[in-house]
Amino acid sequence: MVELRPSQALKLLHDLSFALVRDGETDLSARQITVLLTIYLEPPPHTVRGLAAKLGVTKPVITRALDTMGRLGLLSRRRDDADRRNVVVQRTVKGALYVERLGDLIVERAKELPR
Amino acid sequence: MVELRPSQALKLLHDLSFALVRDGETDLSARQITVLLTIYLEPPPHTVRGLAAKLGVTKPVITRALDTMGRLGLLSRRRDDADRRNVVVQRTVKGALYVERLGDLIVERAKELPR
DNA sequence: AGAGAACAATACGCCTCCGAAACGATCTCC
DNA sequence: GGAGATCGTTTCGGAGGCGTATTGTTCTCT
Repeated sequence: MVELRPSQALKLLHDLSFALVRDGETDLSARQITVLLTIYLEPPPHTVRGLAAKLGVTKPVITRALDTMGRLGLLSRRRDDADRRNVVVQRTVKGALYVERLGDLIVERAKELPR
Repeated sequence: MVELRPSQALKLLHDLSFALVRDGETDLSARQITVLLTIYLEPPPHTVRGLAAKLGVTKPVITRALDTMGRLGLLSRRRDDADRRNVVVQRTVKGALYVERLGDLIVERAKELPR
């Protein structure tokens, strides 16, 4: 439970998106960020099918998101040996660092919010 | 000053982007959200030139963002009568409601975060 | 073993966005 | 009044995302 007023919430969102745009190296969409955070916050394993169902989008959306973020090194894919139809999404060091940095960014911005 | 742990911050971002993706009606990019919140949170007047400089992007990016969000009714444009080269961005009722709803969404999600 | 289901990836046509450059309108200043 | 600066928009070629439909591979079940 975190107490937050609407004006603080909006300023926080503004500051965050502003920081992402300014230092804009990665340029991830809302969908991609959701996929990334789901993978790094929720317990594995994560499959394409499961992610698609969880987010309420089609499978190609997940495949493409994994393509893009895989290219950026934020995650990787591996065939499931138990059932070789499945693809298991794996975390990477680079992805973990990116997510960590993102969390710190929000914490910092939250600290500087007016009372 | 709002206290927030990194894990809480990440869960908040996850829940927010998840909600935006699930109810995905508008589908605004990070840049568009930044423009929208700048207009609604910072004191007017807002010009294309000023917004571009503030966000560190080129002017066409602002023009296109205003096109898209104008089409959605989230804001409107008006020629500046004092200097007719300038375009002044104006807030709309629909835009104000959208921003307000966004703030409430974050506050709600923040409330439900684990201690 | 063979038919059908399940899974991820790909093909296709469409749409939006991007940065750089060019453009038209308007103002400034001598 | 006229040259040059300033402002927002448009154009151009290119890149990437979207949803639907299809494909190739692998598993399941009798």
